[in-house]
Amino acid sequence: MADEKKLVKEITSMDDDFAKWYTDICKKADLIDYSSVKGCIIMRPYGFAIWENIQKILDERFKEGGHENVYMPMFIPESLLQKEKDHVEGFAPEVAWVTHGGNEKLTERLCVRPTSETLFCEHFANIIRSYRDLPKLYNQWCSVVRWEKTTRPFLRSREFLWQEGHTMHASAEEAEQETIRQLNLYADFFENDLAIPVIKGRKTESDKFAGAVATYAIEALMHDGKALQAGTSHYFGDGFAKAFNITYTDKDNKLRYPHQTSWGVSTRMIGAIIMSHGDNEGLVLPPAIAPIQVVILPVAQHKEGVLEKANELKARLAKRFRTKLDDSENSAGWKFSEYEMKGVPVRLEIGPRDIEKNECVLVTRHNREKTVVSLDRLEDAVAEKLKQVRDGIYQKALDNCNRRTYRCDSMEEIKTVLKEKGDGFVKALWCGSEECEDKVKEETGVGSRCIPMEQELISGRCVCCGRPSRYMVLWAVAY
RNA sequence: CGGGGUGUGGCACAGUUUGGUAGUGCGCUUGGUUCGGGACCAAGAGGCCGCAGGUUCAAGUCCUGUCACUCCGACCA
Repeated sequence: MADEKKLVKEITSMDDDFAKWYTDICKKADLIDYSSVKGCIIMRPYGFAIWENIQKILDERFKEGGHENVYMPMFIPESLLQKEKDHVEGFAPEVAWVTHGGNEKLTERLCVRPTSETLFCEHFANIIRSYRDLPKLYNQWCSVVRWEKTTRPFLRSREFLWQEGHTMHASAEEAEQETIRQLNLYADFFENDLAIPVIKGRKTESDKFAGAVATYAIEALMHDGKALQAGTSHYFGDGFAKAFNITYTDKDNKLRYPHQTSWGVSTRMIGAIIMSHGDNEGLVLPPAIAPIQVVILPVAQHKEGVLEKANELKARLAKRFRTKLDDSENSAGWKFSEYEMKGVPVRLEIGPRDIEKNECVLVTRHNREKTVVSLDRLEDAVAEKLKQVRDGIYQKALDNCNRRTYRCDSMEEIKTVLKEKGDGFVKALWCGSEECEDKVKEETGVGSRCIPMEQELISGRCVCCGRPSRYMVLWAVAY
């Protein structure tokens, strides 16, 4: 640290205070601003552009899978919300209510949607009649409101943007397949596009979605060793269908209940990106969703021919990449730091010396590696560099995850390992009882994140009670 | 919801103990010199001190309330 000059003084070092570092990045990289309502953030153009890019990719993939977009109202009458017992109980503590229209008190208060299962169900009951109406594969992009007690930008805000898929199927098998299909879609998106390794798994009974038969999730490990639930996919069975009286006539002329799923990812993903890839210089964005993929920084731009050349390169690159040319009066050094803070994956430096040699300098954000490339093959070189950034940050995140994943056989071991090596994923066996699940959390501080799809330690004894184990569970401190 | 911390030009903060003309640095504007890792000089502009009450001749400062941000817990995507 001694001989390394700290370039970005404004950002708190992640080693000193990870939480402060996180909020510094959110503000300093121009992602958000705070509003005057607690927990409601303003997404600024740069932050919102990340969401738009995420949205675009996912929306295409949903549609490839046969899903259609719809839009449901944002208000849910109290009576409708209450139709499914577990569901209300799960969400009641955090719903916001509308009680007045103008000066008139409403006869029935309206809930601002915390999620839209009930609305979709009410609608499905109206439109599903026959097996020919199935499956229904719907998705909506919207915001939802959950009145959280403590809030953090992207990770937990009171209003947040997300997509919620809601599907209805003739058979349980088909619905279960859909649940897993969408979970896999999320996992692929995280790994390939966001460059974040994830663990796919099923939630324990106590942790599953209110009203679901089974909840699946992808869990990612952040840089500080805490886990983040990054996406969920639920299988509902026919529980909601029964509660909302959704039926269809099957081929054999029998009346049946359809089977249902829902799945969602939210702007929380942006939090995951920040905490997976960011460093002390600022944000590091995966190329797939970076609002600016290449930033062109002219050096000595007052000298003849530099800006002309920079503009020419911009015109060329803009055909293949999201490109920005910064020809502002700020010094080159200032610009270097600025775009590092904003996490732009590839920087292109072009100055008089380069122009003379028909070259430019490409710098990759995650490792600051500089490469001199010929302008003749610029487009390909940039494409290669973007690929290197994606692979580089994925490997970094994977290394962090592996380094922080521990196998433990006893409660004592969990405590010691976490103390000695820091927070992370703990793989330990569990008997399946809620009592043991609670006890592990109480004594060691780590809660169950999921039962991974890939079970590695099959047989053995529960880390808590010593009885024969049923599952290998992934435990961690969570966001 | 419990416990701590913080609200003062755009940003970071000092000033609050002991009430008495609102400050510093950065940024911003204009002009000039610079330009390959956050340049420099000069002259300017910009603040009902989070909000609402109260005490006082006088409140950024004291009192009451309230809102927001932030950190640590419990709950949650």
